[in-house]
Amino acid sequence: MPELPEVETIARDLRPGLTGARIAGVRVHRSHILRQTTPAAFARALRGRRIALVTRRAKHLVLVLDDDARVIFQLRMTGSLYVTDARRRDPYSVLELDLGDRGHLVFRDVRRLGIVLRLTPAGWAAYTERLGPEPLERAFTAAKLARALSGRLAVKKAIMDQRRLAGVGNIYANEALWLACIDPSRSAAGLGEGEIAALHRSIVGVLRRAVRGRGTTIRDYRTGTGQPGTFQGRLAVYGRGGEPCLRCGHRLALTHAIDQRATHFCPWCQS
DNA sequence: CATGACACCTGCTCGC
DNA sequence: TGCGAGCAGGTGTCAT
Repeated sequence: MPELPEVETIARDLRPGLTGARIAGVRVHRSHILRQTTPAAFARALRGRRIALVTRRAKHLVLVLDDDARVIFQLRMTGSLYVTDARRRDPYSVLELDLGDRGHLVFRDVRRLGIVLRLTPAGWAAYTERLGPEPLERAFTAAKLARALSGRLAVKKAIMDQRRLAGVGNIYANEALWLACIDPSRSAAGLGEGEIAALHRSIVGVLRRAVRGRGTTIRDYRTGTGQPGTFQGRLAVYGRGGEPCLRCGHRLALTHAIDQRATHFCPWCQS
């Protein structure tokens, strides 16, 4: 569920409480969230380490530990993270880090699609290299976006492909394409220079505004402080199929023709 | 290498 | 009210 703005919000919320905290214990409630390691080995590697940095890459939350290992949380569809000192166990908790007097970091995941990884510096280098550029960094220019837009696949698929561009998921892909007046099914390589520039502005703009709004809560997403985001109230197309386009008044369309995912768009002004 | 189908999971909503 | 079908913000794997 969470895309870049949601994970960025969680990272910002958790940063003050987690930075400098010592991991006193690790509880893995659902071992399937680990890949290629056992709960015991994972716990052993983390116990006693201090959290040096709380950051984000693409849609993934990253804890940098004091031994330079990184712990990656992939929230996927329904994952969330929060710190609590409550004794009561969250029924959907899949993993918890005991941070002593700083409380417990809880990874909650109803659908249990999320995963947690521990990466060495070399593992991290390979991991981050597979991901595309960060759209909110200064270095992300229209020229960088142009490089992501090769091939005959639909432009919506291209901007959601994490190897081409990091952090954009279904909601913000729909929003950005509407803002840029581009038909989501257009071929990625077929966009003109002006269209690429408009799409670049739209992606950066909508992600920035969504971060400012602390993310979009449709259903499960919660910020790092457990609250819903506010950006759902400012979506122009996502979830509005059948309603009038805010720009031209024509009826918005909903299709699942692109990669079986809900695509909301205005057939009139996105052509 | 690009592409599409499918798997991974649970819960909610809708139509009958 | 009950029940099955369809749908959901993501990502990795496998066959073609």
